[in-house]
Amino acid sequence: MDKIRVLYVEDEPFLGKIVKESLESRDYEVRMVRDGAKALPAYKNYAPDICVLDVMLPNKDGFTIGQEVRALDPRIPILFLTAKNQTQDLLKGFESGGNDYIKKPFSMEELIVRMENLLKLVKATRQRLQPDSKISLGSYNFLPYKYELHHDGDIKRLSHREAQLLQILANNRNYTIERKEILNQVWGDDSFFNSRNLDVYIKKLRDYLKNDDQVRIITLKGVGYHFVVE
Amino acid sequence: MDKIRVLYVEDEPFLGKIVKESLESRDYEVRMVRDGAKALPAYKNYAPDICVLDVMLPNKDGFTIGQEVRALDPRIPILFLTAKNQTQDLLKGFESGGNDYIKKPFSMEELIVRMENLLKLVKATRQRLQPDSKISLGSYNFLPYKYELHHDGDIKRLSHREAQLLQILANNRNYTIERKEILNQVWGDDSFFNSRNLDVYIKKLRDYLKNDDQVRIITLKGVGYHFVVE
DNA sequence: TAGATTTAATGTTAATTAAGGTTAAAGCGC
DNA sequence: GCGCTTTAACCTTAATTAACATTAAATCTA
Repeated sequence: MDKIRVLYVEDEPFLGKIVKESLESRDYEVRMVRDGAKALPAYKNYAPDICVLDVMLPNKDGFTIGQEVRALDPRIPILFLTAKNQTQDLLKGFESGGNDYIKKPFSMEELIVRMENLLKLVKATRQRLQPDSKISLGSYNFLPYKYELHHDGDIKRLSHREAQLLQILANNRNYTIERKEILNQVWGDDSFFNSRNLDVYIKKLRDYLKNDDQVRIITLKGVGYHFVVE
Repeated sequence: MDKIRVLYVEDEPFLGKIVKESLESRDYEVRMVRDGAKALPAYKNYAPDICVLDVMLPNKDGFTIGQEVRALDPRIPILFLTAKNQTQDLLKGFESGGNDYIKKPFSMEELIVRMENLLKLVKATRQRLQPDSKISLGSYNFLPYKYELHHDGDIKRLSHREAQLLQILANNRNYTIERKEILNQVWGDDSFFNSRNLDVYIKKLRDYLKNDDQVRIITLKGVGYHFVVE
């Protein structure tokens, strides 16, 4: 079985590092995000099994993130990390339906117990991307879970970023995708540097996909891309 | 705004008639198909905004149709109508990514709510270019989804703006199109600068189209253009 | 009212700016 | 050190802006 994927949103670097490493040492896979505004893109992109959200965050608080995530997925477990002085009332509202909270400071043991409790509830029914899912792109086949691009007996192993980007393009094939949208999903924001980064990865994918001209990434200058698959 | 187009696949004539008429009375446009085997051709031909698929169907079941449709279009909302005794497990797999299901019997209100929920997810970006659509302009062929203009074996790749403009002209061929109308559609407003911009792009299109004088962009000074295709 | 003249609208071409493409080198994390 | 990602520098192309030319409708004038 694959590792459990944890999306961990935490702005305190020191605490964050400790928790992340502790979880990883217990065989969780952890994606940590520091900025509230980057949580949702990271969620969409990372498709975690559980979210662990600090409540006090820059730009967007944990509860808001929790609501947004819940709107996207009615079942995913969400664990809030709250400061001691948080009012009970507020917390109550978040204590059910796949949510839980835990007060800071907490021990790693507490955290693990709560997480496992929440995960138990959904473990039976939850399923991630079908481990045999396959996206057909013209004469190419993309296996997102394996990060592989197959063509004519040939297997190209994609890096994480490459696979992420291709997944987004594939999910939106034959639709217009805004540049901003991609940048937010893959890099968490649409700053200038990330923007150049996207160019680099588009170029790589175009190279990988160049053997079938039924499959093309068309640039809509000033707008985004159009991944045409006939 | 145009009506929402619903592809409705249902083999029970009585239920089908009621649902179709109810939807139509609520201002949806409905194409109903009775045979599972005819669903996919109808999909391709009708280009609906949403699919409502009964699961139990002659010749091809709704889930299979759903998968085939999903393979063609990663975003279109699909709503399955399932019998009461359908197993939960099976349904779960279809509960995400633009899909939903609803158990029979259902009320029209339920149906509408579910449909609107699904549609909300994609509404912002609803326009999809139909792959394989082709507009014949005299001896030219315009393939909007590929941004290509074909003539006599020759392929001219159009930029986004060029394609946008040509699409508008083509959609209104042999009718008068107001300048203001074009400016608003392509540039979002009809300021002076954009106006000169339009001139530039008209000139480009005229150049591209100059090999067939059955195809002409005629200026109606002070009004707009007339795209004549004989 | 024909013909000249003005004027506003559009055409044409070129220059400028901005977006994105390409390539290579520098960081970074196992 | 290796593979991936990011940063950087430079190149190409598309979109916009600008300058000037042309055209046709509107107005003027004899």
